[in-house]
Amino acid sequence: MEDERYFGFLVSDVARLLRTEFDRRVRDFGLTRSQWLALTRIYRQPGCTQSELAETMEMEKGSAGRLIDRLEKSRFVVRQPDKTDRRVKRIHLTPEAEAIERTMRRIARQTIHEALGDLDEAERDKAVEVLITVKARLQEMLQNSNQTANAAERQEAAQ
Amino acid sequence: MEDERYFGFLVSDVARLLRTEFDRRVRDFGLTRSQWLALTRIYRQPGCTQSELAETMEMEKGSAGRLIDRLEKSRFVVRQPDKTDRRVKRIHLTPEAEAIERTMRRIARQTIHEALGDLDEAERDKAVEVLITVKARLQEMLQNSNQTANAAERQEAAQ
DNA sequence: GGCATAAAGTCGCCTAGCCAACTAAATTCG
DNA sequence: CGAATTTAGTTGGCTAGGCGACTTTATGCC
Repeated sequence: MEDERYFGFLVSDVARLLRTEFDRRVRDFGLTRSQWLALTRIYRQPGCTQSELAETMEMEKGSAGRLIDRLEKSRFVVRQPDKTDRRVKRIHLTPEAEAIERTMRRIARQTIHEALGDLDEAERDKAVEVLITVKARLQEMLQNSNQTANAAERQEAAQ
Repeated sequence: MEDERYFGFLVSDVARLLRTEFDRRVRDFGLTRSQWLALTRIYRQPGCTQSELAETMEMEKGSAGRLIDRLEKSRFVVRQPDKTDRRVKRIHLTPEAEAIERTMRRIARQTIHEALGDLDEAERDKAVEVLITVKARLQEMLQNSNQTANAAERQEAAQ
């Protein structure tokens, strides 16, 4: 049981350390890890909408919007209005961003590579399996708590 | 190689989802996950200094200071001046905080328990092993980049 | 003893992210 | 068709955390 809690601590610690180390390495390029993650997603899905980006990054629309604000201010990204739906804005990388994206990818690969060190490949794959499972369960749990929240809201609205 | 990057993504995702789900569950108690983590540390090390807390939580002094600000404002914690060293402030839990700490611990255990689900115990332990190894390596890497930063600073100062 | 250096906290500024409230546009349905 | 609902995006308020500059106090060394 104690080990279960320990698992939670560990995941948080590793994630934070990874982010900090990566941030340090790419600071000179004027990009943070989150921004770079967004760029890779836009790279793979050019012209996506903000909501689509929020969806694939599994974050709130608001957070995604502000991330795009910063990327746009640094001229890595442009918002283009959709032709048929006047609500949506489509996101495209600038040429500079595409070049930098490749560099970031290399640094990320290198950072993780060093962090994993001489770890046995089979062991790593086992851990990845576990993380995938846990992630799926957490997504389910969050969806449930959203649903119950929405249900409660509807309940209220009906009164 | 692609899998290595995947590992990084996964750890970040799981950490974020875990934090979000836990935050939702404890919101009614007026505590966030970080605040609760701080409380458990202070519980285990009553009267610790802010720097010690920052150290054990592996974060910057500034971040720890502000965390304590919020905890103090919510009356979960008090700062007491040290008798011999007028620079240091020692942190103590209030009685309310001690009671709440136990509740939070139960919720954390339950959250992780659900997130891990029917995961095989041996598998989980394997993953924990891997995470411990990676965490240690990352700590080493960060220490190195701090040292090189400090060295560069000293170099500059010497000129 | 006196001065340089180190340590403890604080503060300002930044990114990231959640949540909730809001506007505007599109869609659905009676 | 028109009202109700849903969807896209924005904004404000919050916590969390990094980084760097700064003040105050201790400590170490000549």
